[in-house]
Amino acid sequence: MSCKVRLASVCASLAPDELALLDSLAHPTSFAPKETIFSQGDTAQTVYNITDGMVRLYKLLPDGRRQIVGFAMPGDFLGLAMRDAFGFSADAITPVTACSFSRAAYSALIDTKPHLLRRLHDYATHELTLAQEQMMLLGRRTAEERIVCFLLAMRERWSKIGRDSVTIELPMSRQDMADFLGLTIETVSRTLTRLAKTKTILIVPDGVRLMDTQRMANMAAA
Amino acid sequence: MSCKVRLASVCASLAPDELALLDSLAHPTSFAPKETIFSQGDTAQTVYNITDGMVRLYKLLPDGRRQIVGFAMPGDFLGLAMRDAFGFSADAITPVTACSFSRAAYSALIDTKPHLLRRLHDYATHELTLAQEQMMLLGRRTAEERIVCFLLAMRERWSKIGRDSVTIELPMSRQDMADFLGLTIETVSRTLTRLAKTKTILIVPDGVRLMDTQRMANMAAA
DNA sequence: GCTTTGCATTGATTCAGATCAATGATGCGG
DNA sequence: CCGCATCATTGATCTGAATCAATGCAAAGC
Repeated sequence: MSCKVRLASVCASLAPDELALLDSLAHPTSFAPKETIFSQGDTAQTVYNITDGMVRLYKLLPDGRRQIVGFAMPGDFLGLAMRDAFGFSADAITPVTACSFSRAAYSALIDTKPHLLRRLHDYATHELTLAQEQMMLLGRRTAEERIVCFLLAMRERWSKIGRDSVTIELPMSRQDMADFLGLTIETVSRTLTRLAKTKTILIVPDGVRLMDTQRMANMAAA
Repeated sequence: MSCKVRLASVCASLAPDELALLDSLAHPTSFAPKETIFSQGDTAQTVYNITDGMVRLYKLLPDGRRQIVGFAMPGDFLGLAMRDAFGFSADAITPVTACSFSRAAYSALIDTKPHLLRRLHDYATHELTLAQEQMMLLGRRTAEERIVCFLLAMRERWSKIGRDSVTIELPMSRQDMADFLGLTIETVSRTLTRLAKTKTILIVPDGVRLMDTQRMANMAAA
């Protein structure tokens, strides 16, 4: 199994024999853009570790309102946050490759490898911290602050997996950003345009270049 | 140690010898209303299991905006969602009693008791699911839906710890509700008044009585 | 008993962001 | 290269909730 993110993900702390064991259980899988990986309410038979591409995780209300609860990137796990059924839907934004594990095998493995469970617990705990940050953003921040925080957070995440750059790839659509930030597509577009007009960012195809990270950091703090 | 919530909390699944071990590590602690339990950024030396009362967990922005990320009730754990420093502040709303554990002892214990770690992991995962529900609420729901969802969720939580009733205790202030729901105190007050005028709820001292749970469930779903 | 203090409620007005409505880009299939 | 589809941008208008501003109301202190 070739895994580009082994050093950054849960796997990083595993011993060689544990890695080999994990390898033997993993099924390489791939998904085309817009392909559904799983849907809210599905029985959770599989756990995924994303190795390449980007995935949107979202919840829907019966009337069609959508909230994106996260974007999964290389190194991220899907399928932890549920016992029997998935609490959200997931689909590929870009072409995605992942290691998939049967839930039964995954469950049996963590029962015998406390070390791995500890890593997964730390990972879940980190996800919870991010979720609380997102509550602060959705409940109390202005549209401009949301956009700026989002861009800085995306830079942080790319950098964690070894793609540090002032040019931030944003493979998701404006609608996806809006549904993640609790805004409309028009507000996202207008706010990005305004940030570009003030030379804070430069809008490029499929992303933005951060031109004034100092100002952005100030906006995110206050 | 007397613990009113032993059957509902993480402790419920422990063997007698494990419980005894936990008992030997626990320090009973109590806090007066408005007393700070810990603050965002503090070094996390202690883990708490709430046994009675209610705690607000919140994050502050430098300019004073506040987001309550959760209310902790009997059976809830505090201090999981961080590695070294607390990511949020906590203070008592009512008089609170808790079992406190030193972080070192807690950490050592879970390293030797995979069974306990598994329970804590399931707990963290449940918290994450609640956090995602809250993102949907904060990002996409109207003020009225937020209030209705909040009341139904509080009923659910009271019922889980054996206090099932259509009269919901709400020990927190209107400001606390507002800061949890991403609203202002005025909007919370007006919305509750409107729900009372339509005979959906009845406002009583320190709580509300649910008069039309069917209508409320419809509001929360759509 | 009266005043203070700290919520909670209610009303009037404002405003950030939503909604409604075109108009541009970009890219793909034939 | 053209026609169509999808997505993004921009402008005009509207509105739900915020803000501003009293007023109510009950417990605490004197």
